[in-house]
Amino acid sequence: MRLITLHCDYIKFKPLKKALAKAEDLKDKEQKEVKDCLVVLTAVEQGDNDSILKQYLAAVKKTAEEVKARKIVLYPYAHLSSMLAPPDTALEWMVSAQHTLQKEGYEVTRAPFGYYKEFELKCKGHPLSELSKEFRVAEATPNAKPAMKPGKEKKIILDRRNLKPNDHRILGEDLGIFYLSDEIGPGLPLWLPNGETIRHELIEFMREVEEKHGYKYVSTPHITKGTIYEKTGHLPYYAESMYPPIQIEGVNYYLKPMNCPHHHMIFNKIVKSYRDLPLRLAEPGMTYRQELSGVTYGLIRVRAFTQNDSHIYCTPVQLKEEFLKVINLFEEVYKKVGIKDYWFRLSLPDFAGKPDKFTGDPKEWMHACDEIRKAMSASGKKFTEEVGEAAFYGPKIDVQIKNSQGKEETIATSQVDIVIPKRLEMHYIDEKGEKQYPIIIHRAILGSFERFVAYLLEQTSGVLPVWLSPVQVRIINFTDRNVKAAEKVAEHLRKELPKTRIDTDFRNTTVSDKVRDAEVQKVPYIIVIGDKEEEKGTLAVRSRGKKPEFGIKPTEFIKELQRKIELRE
RNA sequence: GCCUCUAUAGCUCAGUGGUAGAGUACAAGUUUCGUAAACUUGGGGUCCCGGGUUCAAUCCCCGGUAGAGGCUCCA
Repeated sequence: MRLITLHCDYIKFKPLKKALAKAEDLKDKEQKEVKDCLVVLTAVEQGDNDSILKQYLAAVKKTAEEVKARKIVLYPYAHLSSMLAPPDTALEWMVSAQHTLQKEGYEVTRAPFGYYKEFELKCKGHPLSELSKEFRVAEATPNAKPAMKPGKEKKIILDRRNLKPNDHRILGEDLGIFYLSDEIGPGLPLWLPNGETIRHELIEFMREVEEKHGYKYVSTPHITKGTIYEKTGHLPYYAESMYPPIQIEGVNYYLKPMNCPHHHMIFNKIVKSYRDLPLRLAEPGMTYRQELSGVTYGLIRVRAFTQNDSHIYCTPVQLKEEFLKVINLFEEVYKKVGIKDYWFRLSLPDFAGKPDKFTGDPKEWMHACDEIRKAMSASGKKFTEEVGEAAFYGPKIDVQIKNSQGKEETIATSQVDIVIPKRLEMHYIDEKGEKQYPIIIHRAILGSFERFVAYLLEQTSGVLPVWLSPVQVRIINFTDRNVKAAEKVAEHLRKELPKTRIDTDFRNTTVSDKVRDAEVQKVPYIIVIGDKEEEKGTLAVRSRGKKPEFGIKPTEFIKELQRKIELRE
């Protein structure tokens, strides 16, 4: 749909003869005049739908309000488009628009449809008096897929034949971590209760650690106007992996494929001076990327994922130290969560081979690359170098890991950005009172929680540290005689350890069977209550994968468990 | 997105041109056992979806969807 709005002192028009066989019948063919009105020249186009009509009406109303016009003249004007809708449809639309606007309290005149008309108007000529707009239906997908019949949810087949036993897709299924539903869509994982427990523990853990290291937590919306991505320069690089925009009142909004611009706007709001730096903003931010359908894969490549994201804004002098702190943070965190096999990769630009991929001043690139290299040497960590793997806005360190099939992949990243601050006019005032651009470190220690949990499962085969285990203690009765005593033990432990995840298995089956189940589920502590325990008031505790220990005093067990969970051992 | 392979019970899988089975899980009953699988019985399937061939399709053919491996891309 296309339109031109003209704020006029008057318009006069008179139908002369039919231009279309299907022109509407008219009783009154006299000249009409409307004074002080908003004339809306309109062309309805092929494929226009309700959403387009809504946008059209919203735009007309907005303009009418802005110019304070109470009278509106809807004037069909076919010459605006070469892809006109069929006349029947177009007329229907014009009438519908007229009724809607009348209901809203406007005095609406509709010029006859399908006639050659003589007309005369006087446009007021102020800045808002002439506007044009165009509304388009989102591009129809060329190979549109036939709609599935509604019915039973189609299950997603996990073909285990080619997968290793520690593949996170198998563990994810067996341990109740996540689920991919065809009804929800490929690459859109649903976290099951056990998985969400792990994810939540990781988020909490990161927040604790990061706040300890001076990060400030923020929270930002999932959509944003597209203009910001034009400014940052992301659009040309990212358009393909971004979801198509949602149009609201004629403005394009995108699901965010990264959290950066949101954080940068917070920087612009709160940073004034070099004294405010470094500023470290952090957020477990959910992002959306339209990955190719052939590449989505378990929790490792998905279309909606939560980044353990942070942006560190600093001065060029602070860069090396801040970067070093990030590198050290990787080690601190990975040790706690149980990731052992990983290494660093310094990803550099390739100005000779792919100059188009990297933007900005080569001198600043060199400075950034040098500072990172120095930071890496200072850290004492081993790293490889890869030319051409840098981001478009700066060099980066990637944390590399091998998946269950031995293939190298990136789990996390820390990127230096020397380009975006200029594009978004981010600055601070330095010691000399001069405006300076900050350097940004984009870093995600855990990468995304989705991918991280996947690799965590693969590296540990599901044997997680106690603090991350979805079920930490399972209490089993030895015979039916012991159910009540076992319940009491559960109650007691829950009271003493309110944040601990304790469950019970009182099924009518053998102890071995229930122990086996708990072992398969990788429960760290299995407590069996039988006649002996009931009599002595002790616990039979079986630590994951070990032989049971008998005669443990509850107080001892509680103390030990509390320590392990608090210290995240 | 492209190439190859795959889709049968909640899960893991057999099987057949004449509409289906096992193990496990689930439910009921029996059993009351000292640390990785007790016994019996039962319910449970539009054999992924749409079309074609055929007297007849879960099986053969075509198309779609989803998954796996690879390419490419990424956290």
